[in-house]
Amino acid sequence: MNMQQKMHGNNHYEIGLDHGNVHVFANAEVFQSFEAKVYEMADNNLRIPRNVYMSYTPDAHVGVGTCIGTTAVWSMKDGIVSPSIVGVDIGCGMRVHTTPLHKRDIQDKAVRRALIAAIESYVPTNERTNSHFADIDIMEVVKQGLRGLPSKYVPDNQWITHVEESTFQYDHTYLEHLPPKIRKNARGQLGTLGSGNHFIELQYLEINEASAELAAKWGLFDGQVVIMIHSGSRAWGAMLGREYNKVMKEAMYHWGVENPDPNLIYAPITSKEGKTYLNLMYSALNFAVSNRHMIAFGVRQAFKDVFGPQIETPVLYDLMHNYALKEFHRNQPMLVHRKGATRALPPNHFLNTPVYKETGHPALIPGSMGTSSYIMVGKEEGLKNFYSICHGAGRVRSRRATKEAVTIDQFAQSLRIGTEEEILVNHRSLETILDECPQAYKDVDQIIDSVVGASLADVVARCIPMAAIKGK
DNA sequence: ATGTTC
Repeated sequence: MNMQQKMHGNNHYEIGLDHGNVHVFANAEVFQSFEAKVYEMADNNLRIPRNVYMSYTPDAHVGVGTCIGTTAVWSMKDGIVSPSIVGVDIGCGMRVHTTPLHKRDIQDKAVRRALIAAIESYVPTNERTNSHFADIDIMEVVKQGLRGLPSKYVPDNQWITHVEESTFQYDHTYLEHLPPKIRKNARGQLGTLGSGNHFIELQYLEINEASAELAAKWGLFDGQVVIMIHSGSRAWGAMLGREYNKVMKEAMYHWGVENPDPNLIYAPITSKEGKTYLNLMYSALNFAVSNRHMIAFGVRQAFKDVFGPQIETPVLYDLMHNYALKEFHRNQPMLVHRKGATRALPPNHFLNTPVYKETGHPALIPGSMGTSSYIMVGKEEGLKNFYSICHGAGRVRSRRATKEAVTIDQFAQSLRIGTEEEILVNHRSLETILDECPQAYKDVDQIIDSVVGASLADVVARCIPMAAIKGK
């Protein structure tokens, strides 16, 4: 394959491939670690007609059809929508709640263990345990997002205003196309964590002087305990995505569309299949944001149980990293696919949610287990990448390869088990979550360095884990 | 990612 490398500025490469160009944002070390396969995948994606822009953030790695870490843009007028460039966990994303606590308040392991137990009593982490919120009508949630929740589950208006999107509006008649088993399998799952890389973490913040002013505006302080949540649309999004991959694949066959990768699925936005997928994708985005909301509701109850009913744990922000959003760029509406990429809008950008219009919104970036996560803010220069930054550390090893290469002892050591700085985990044995160990991921500090060096975003706070809750 | 393998 033809590969021509051009440098645009610090940490910004443009790679010319056979069927178009892919932009790469990475420092020299991360850039050199990219395997040939990610460029093969980019080239297959660039065969899709009328692509306006395609890029990789530094956490990019091989995925199904399209790399995780991809931003891909088409015009709404003549563009395409791709379920495989959205990814399997539609609406997967991040949420952070703040607390008034300082890290010393939960340094005592007994306190942290009590918190973990309390959280698990409200948020099921066992894969097949139903949520405690049986009175919530799932159909109202997928139709209206947060506005479909009973008001007793909305503690205050901030839980609606401090999110990337509270309600995606779409044509609900498309829900009639869905196979009934999707409703059946998603029932009882609202407010449950899921497995894989999903987590709830208790972290404390490290804020340096340069970002202290903005951090204070957001209500953040050095040493503060925060709650970070990573989850998605559970069975609703997964089954819907799978179903429409299948439907669209058949349509591609009928249209005679050819692509070397059979897992790369796409259709014109204006086609029946494209319209159907987009409308149903919105239902999954509504499910996902509501799912994180209800997980947070449970965690809030747990904090009240442990620290008393007066404790306040307001939401900082909730945003997604697997979706296709209609956004206005270059004087026209575009469909921006982000598959494992996070929007980071700069101060005063019109796409910001109103409460963060002036400062830009918090961009929430998880690390791997046992390493730091980050709260960032976008910069003007992010325009060159359609305001996309990384979504985390990014895998370097498959789940299977990780289990072969890393021992339980090595994992335990990276969680500093047995020391004062131990990260407490809700698993008796680390064996079941070994594939989530930090050795399975790139070094998140290198990823953040890449993004900052490329002037896409700045660090506002570093979040250091104290306790982690994972699915079982 | 996923009631995981149509």
